[in-house]
Amino acid sequence: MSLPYGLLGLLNYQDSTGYDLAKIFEDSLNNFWHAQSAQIYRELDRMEQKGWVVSRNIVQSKRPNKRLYSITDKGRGALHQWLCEGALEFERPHEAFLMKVFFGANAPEATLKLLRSCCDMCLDAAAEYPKRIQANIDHYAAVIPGGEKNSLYWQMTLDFGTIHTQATAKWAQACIEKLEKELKP
Amino acid sequence: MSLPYGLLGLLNYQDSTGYDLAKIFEDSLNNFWHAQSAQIYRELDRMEQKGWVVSRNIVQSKRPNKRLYSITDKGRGALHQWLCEGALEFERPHEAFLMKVFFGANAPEATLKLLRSCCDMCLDAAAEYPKRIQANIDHYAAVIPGGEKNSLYWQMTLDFGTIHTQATAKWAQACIEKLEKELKP
DNA sequence: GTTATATATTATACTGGTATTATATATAAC
DNA sequence: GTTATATATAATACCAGTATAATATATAAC
Repeated sequence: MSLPYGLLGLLNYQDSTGYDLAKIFEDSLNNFWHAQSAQIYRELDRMEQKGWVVSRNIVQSKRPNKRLYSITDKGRGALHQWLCEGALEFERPHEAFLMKVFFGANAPEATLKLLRSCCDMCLDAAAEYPKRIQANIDHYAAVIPGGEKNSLYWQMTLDFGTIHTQATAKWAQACIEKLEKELKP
Repeated sequence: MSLPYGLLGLLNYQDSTGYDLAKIFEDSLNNFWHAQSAQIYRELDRMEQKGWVVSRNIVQSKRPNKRLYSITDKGRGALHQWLCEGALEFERPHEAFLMKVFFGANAPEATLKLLRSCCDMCLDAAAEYPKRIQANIDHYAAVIPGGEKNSLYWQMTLDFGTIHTQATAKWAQACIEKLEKELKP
């Protein structure tokens, strides 16, 4: 379970509300770990019960009141331990579209269409995402206290996404060629 | 939800018990979609309620009795519709280790270690997995009725895993070099 | 002789992710 | 003037995935 550590990591940059965290997540971690705002609020509750964060209510006049969370020493300890401990384990891939490819022999034309659309989407994404995400990295590097020294690491996660998207496009292209050869000989 | 379609796809090859399906899953689909046997039995129940499959009890003397499932016409229809319909959607990546990389500035040495271990594991996997999986593909292509015409598609899913594992190794290597440059100047 | 593995299914309980909705107000866009 | 968007949080309910264990027997390995 990485969500609480993601939240700890963000709170370690600066105090934030659940709303703030949901927005930052959307701009950054979301590229490799999705979290709904409802999930974030639920998790913040749990983290406060564990003593990893504390919160205080902030009364506002022109906006709804908000609850500002701060990381505690205990939370910083948990974050550091998580970062330093434990063997690397990969998530099992869960690729719904590979399930369709696997059974593609039942519908070769549909599979070809699927692969073409996969290729197109990946090429688009590989051209667009990095720009947008790079902009986010530069933004947060400037905005967050001590942000500059993080951008090297943020960049790595961006690169990961980019090369995998490119690899998928290349793979789909190769599959398309093989399939086309099979289908009209 | 791809699990029921995965099961339909396998039952479309041949009648099977939940136990059979769990084993075949382990050897094949498992590379991109994991399913526990408990989940498979639960799903088969639901599919029978929907009329996608029918089952009959087979009494055995030297083994526990078993329940053999067969796909119905309705099930074949559902499989075909799933294969042909719908826009391509990628799963959101869920990479716990990228979460650690993202917050790596808090523990640069640990991150370096993580990346090294990532690189090693991927190189090992890229060397070993394809052999084992290729053996499975050849096995099932021979064993399953009409298996030969499927192996092209099965191969594609194997290739997908292989190129992504290689891409990850290459990425990790590049990250390691950047980090080493940063850490001992 | 004992242990591990293979066969075959089922039950239970938990947790994380998702979907949806409700509330309330200020500002910007049309 | 109305609609959409941004701010800010919370409640509810469902479903899928995970962990674990129970049951029962046959064979292979040590």
